[in-house]
Amino acid sequence: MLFTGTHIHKLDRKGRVSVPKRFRAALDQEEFAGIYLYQSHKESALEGCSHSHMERIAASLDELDMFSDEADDLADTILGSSHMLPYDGEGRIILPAELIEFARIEDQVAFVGRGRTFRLWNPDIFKPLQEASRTRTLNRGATLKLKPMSELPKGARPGTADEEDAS
Amino acid sequence: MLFTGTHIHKLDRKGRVSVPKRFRAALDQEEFAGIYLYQSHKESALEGCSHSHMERIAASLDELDMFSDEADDLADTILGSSHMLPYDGEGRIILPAELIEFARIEDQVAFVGRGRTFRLWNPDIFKPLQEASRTRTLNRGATLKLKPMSELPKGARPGTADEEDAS
DNA sequence: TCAAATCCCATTGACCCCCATCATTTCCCA
DNA sequence: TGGGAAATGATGGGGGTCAATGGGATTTGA
Repeated sequence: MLFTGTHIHKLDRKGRVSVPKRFRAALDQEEFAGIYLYQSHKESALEGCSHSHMERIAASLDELDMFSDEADDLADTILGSSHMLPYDGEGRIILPAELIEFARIEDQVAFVGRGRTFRLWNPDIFKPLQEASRTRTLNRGATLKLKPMSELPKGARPGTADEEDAS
Repeated sequence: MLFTGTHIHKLDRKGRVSVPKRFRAALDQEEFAGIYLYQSHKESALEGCSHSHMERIAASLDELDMFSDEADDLADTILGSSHMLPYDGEGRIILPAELIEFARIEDQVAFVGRGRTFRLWNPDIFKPLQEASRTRTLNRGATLKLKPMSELPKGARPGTADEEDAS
């Protein structure tokens, strides 16, 4: 359950696009056969995630004070603007016109893995941004502090695939 | 069981409106075939929820001091003004005139998902408010701290669909 | 008895199922 | 190791189905 890599697919005349096989494989345990998309806050892109990730967002919002302004805003922005998109028989989704317009997508869609989530871009917009972000990372000499293997959920570690996650 | 997305439907001359298929699907386990609506105390909107969620609200009110002003007010506001609205054969409800007037609804109704609950709006009123929400969220740099997967109800996690929820 | 609610059926257009084709990759074996 | 066959994923498109809608007919209840 990990989204990796960049996959460019075609948007057809009916507004359909194939979800990359690798991404569908990452989701094959989900009860809902499809993906969720919503408009990114910061980028001209679409945020993508699984049903269970969306459940997690809803559960987290539930915990904020029911009447807090911040929870309200997040609910409107994420839950209210999200689209639940089931696959067709061939593993495609229909990209709603609203989202195509927001992300300025034309005839191609880039699926970009971000671990637990992913993003959809117009490839022509994403490419220069990716270059820029690579350059910044190199200049900064950024390093990532890895979590110890023992803190990962079982099933994410080799040789633990069939065990129950007791965490 | 998750309400997501914004669905705009027509209010017909008989005061009927179709409940979005996705919302009905989220409720198909409920004993009561319909929805509950009550006036929002913050917004010019209607709060919507399932029968079991209404039970949950009633149970929460029970826990407040029975004679406190707050419990009184909440009971009047929510339980006193709530409407139990059954579907007709086509999955529509009749919007009571009182609620139409309160939410200043005209010929269209926006069903806006908020996770465990949803809201009904006049789309012309909701749209600019949602834009404002998005802007505030961006400015605030708001990030949502996600609950750990292990604290979610079973059934909301992949691979647990058939298990009993022991929580 | 009248008004409102419910039932029933018709229409329509978007979506989904199905199949056919094409492009890659994988596999197998010489 | 190269070539060819088979499997699989991506793409294109036709047509049937169903959700959303509109309105008439029947029932209910005050």
